[in-house]
Amino acid sequence: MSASRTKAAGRPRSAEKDAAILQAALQLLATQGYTRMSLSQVAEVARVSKSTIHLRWKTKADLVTAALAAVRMVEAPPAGGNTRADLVAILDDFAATVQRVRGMALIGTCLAEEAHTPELLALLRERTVLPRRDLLRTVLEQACCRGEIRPEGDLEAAVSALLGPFYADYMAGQGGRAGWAEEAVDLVLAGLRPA
Amino acid sequence: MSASRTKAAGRPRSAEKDAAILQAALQLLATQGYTRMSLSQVAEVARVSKSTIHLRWKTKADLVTAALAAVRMVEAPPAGGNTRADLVAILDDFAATVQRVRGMALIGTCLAEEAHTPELLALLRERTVLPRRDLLRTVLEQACCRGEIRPEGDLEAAVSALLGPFYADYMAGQGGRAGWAEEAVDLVLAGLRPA
Amino acid sequence: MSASRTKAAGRPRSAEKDAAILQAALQLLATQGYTRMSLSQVAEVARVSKSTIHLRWKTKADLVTAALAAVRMVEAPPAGGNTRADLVAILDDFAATVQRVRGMALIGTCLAEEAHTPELLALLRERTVLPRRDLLRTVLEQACCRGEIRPEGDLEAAVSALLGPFYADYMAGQGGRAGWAEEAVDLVLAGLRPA
Amino acid sequence: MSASRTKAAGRPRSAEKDAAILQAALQLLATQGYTRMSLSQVAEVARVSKSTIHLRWKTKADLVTAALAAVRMVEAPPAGGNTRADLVAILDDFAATVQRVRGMALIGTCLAEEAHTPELLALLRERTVLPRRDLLRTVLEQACCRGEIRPEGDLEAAVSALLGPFYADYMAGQGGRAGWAEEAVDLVLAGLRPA
DNA sequence: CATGAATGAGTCTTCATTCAT
DNA sequence: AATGAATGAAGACTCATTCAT
Repeated sequence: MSASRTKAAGRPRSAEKDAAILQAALQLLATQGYTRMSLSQVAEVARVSKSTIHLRWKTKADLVTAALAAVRMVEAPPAGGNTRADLVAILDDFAATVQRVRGMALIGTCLAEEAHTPELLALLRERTVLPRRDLLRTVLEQACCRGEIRPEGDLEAAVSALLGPFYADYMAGQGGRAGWAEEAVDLVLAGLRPA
Repeated sequence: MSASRTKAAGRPRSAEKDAAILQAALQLLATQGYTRMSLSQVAEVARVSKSTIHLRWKTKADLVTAALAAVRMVEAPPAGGNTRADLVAILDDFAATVQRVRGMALIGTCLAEEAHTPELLALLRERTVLPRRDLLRTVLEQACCRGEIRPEGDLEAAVSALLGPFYADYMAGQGGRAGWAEEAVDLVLAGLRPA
Repeated sequence: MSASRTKAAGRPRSAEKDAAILQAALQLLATQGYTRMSLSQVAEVARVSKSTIHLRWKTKADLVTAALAAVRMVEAPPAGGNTRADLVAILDDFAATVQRVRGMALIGTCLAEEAHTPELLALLRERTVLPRRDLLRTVLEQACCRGEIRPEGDLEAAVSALLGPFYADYMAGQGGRAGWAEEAVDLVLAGLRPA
Repeated sequence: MSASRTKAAGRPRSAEKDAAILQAALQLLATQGYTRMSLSQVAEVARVSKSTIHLRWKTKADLVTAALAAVRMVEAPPAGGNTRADLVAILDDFAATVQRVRGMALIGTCLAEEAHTPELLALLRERTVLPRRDLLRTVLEQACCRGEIRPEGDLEAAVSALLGPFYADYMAGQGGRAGWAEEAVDLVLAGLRPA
């Protein structure tokens, strides 16, 4: 009885190909959008045959879903106990990540496909949006405990006020406006300052 | 040059068809997205033949561009001189419009196609985003004049702080959160309250 | 108002292409069978693009159905009033037709597809099998009236006895056995001879 | 030649798998037809991997051929010495067998593939059609010896007259017409009654 | 031996676009 | 002007077969 008791029969599936396919899919999803992205392109970019993709994921939607599910939140910026600095760090990291992975195009695809393939937006939320919001909320809760801000009924509005300007700026064509994070944080902290 | 003659020869193009096509295109753009929307669908919805579309716009991109260009901001909510109420009215109208025309899907399509057809996002900005921001900025400037808020270098950040929560909420899956407009306005006004 | 009141707008559909496609489909159906036959082949044989086929028939099954529906019974051999000669003539014509159009392969395809696409066998029956049986039954009924054969409850069994040997011979590998028609007719007439 | 050694080296091939594969192939051949039947399906039904099939038969055609070759005539109904009863018994058994194994679909497949893979029809003939005809012919010969029917040149026509109505009925959509066997036998015996 | 991975060819179908009427 | 026919390119997906474990 070797250690490989559960070893699967036959040739094992190549982990490199798994990764290459998912990465290619994610990249093409951001650059082409869901509908325009073709499995041929994915196969070509991943240096793999189309059938190899179909062997792993039954349909295009399955593949894209898997690619989005594989997206992992980058590790949270370390919290230092300084409310303002911590919030700014999280927001800056957010902006940097979005830019790095062509995030707005990816978001756009998920929004555009919401009626047709709602899983996409759902996954994006679960994997990237909500975890980031959790980080921000945690910092705010601590600030609350320390009496730095007024205890509000819930902090959702504050979180949206922190992240929102990023989207609004992008829509206005002012994508990477310098100092946006600081301004957003200052506005929220000022608005919530204890009486 | 006969092209400059006041009256074109032959049968004039039907204006009704122009409108029907553009409207159908816009609707399908929102419900299907750019790539998924087909000219056959547009033709069917507009009760027109595919060739009639091509007669007016050379390519699919041209048609979609024209459809977006035809989008007009709905009339602004009347300003009443009460800063808080005016801002809330504008934001509520914004949210209502987005919901009515499946705006987030339309925005998603334009974001998704940004790399391929940047005109789409540019037009959306010009026709809908910037006009709305102008309304908000005007109200803020008046409030500034009346000394209700601190004069900032520019008010862009404030405008983004007003609109942003809408986007952030949508991304978080809290699309129509009640009272979002009031909360955003109050936060901004509190943050900008004169010392 | 011209005579062409109901003239369809636009370019008229080419009747030659209609015919070429249907004929190609029928030929390939007989030589390749339903599943093996591809629309590419049909397009190639008919000297037409694949899309031209899809313009007329939505799916492969639709095309094949139309092709089978277009099969027309060859005109009946003239009845001369001589029962034996008339029956033999019909059977000989039957055998000749089957051979000419690779009928057994066509029949085979319809039988093989019965579970999947029952319309095929149904059409084959309606267009070729049943009309031929009607001819035979009519001749038998006249013979009955003239007292040449015993009046049976119904003549279906007799008709099957006339046609059956053809199929049985084919299955035995004795496809075109000479004199099969005469033998079958003689057997039936002898079996039904009035007491 | 080591190939002629009584015992092959290495693990022997599983006989159960052989049987399971052939049976699955035969079943799917009848239900799906040759072209539609896929090796994946066979593998799945036989609870075996695709490669295990290819290990035994090089191609799909080989497998199907082997499956048909494995078909054995079920044992003949016991002959009791009564010509009419014996013939009817054979025909009834024939009809029952065809129905049990979806025989007409199988026959259809072999007919449809005749141009492409003539071995199929050849095997079907050799294994099922001709043995059955032999049974019938033997009974007829004995009847001949006993003087119950006229001695004909050969009895092939009579055999086809016995089996034929079954096929003809099926083609007419009267598949299992009650009493067909008796009627066919009576007709033939009447037609061949000694003068 | 037996298995699962990997692949290239091929399937039906859809689409944006150009032609003929 | 307006329509419907015609088409080439491309898309997702399936399959028989060969390879590596």
